[in-house]
Amino acid sequence: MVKYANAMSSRASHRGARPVENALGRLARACRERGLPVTVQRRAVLEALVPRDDHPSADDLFEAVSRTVPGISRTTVYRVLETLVDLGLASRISHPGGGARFELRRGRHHHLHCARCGCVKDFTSPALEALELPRLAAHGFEVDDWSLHVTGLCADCRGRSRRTSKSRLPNPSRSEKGEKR
Amino acid sequence: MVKYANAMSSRASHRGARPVENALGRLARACRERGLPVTVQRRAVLEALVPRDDHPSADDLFEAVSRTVPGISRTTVYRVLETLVDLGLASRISHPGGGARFELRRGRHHHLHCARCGCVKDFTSPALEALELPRLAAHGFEVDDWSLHVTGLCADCRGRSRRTSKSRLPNPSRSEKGEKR
DNA sequence: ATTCATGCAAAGTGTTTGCAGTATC
DNA sequence: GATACTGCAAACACTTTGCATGAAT
Repeated sequence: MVKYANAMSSRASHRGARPVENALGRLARACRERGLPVTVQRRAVLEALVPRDDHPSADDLFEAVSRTVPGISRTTVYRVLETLVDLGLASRISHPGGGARFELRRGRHHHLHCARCGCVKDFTSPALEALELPRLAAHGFEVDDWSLHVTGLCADCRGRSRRTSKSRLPNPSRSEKGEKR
Repeated sequence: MVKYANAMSSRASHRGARPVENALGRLARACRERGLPVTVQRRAVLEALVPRDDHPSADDLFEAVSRTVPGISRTTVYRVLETLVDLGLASRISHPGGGARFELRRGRHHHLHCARCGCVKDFTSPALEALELPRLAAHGFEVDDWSLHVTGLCADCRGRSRRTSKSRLPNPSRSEKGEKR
């Protein structure tokens, strides 16, 4: 499923090295501007977020970061993530059911949300890029950003059974009783 | 699509009577189809949801419904809401930070999400209605529904101070006080 | 040296689950 | 009368907070 362009060296430490550098550079700059210390934890969380395209939860990131910074606490990951969002380096994305998810802040992109497995995939669209938002000024709203949210079935789930497994409804059986009252 | 002519009586008890009836009718039908009992709680929760356009949380609805069905439990409200979503009568909408929000299922509409106060306003757009989604098939995705999510500042918040009050960042050099909670 | 971040533990939210009793069909 | 729902309490998952210590500038 996840398929990396294999143009770079295949050494794990190289894959995505440039994006990581860029991100860390932006972090350093942002922190300096605000007078915030650049801590190992902040660097590590950001570094863990960069290569991911699966919108990890705070806990996912905690787990990942724990490998680089063994003693890090969950609390810190939460706090760092909030800071990164505040600094504009990351985004907290909506994810109905379960907790918050995060992603590195990139250019405009949209979300495909699978109703079955709950995964979220990104997609971009030059066509949509040109989309002119309706006169939201009429609503008195000051637009900061926007994106498209698409729900449906991801490729994987499309292949699998049609029956949704998470519904708590009983059997939608043919119990079509005749009307009584 | 959902356009109410103001042709009805202005008595409070009448306002929105038709939509409520419609919704209850759909509930009865949906339940009958699935062989589910139409309980007072299900009717009450749906009835409480119909007139609202503020995307109430489960707890908001619990409070509202408690007035009509005094003994109802929070648990039941949660369960009923899930059922309503499963039945296609309501939607659970993403709401980063805080819990899930719900809305009556209507035609396509989009969300204005205020970054300051967290409120969510709906808007519709015939122009967007005609929007052709990019070839998502390329992603193997089967589209069920889609909507636009716009973030920014709502009319109310635009009027107020520019400083965001929820940031946990220290002073961005110049401390601009005057913000409470 | 100052200021802010970190880690820990504990407290908070929001939501789900097991079970006995009960309403609806 | 059978089935599924309701209410209660407890369990759960996720996130935040208070405080003492430790690190970055």
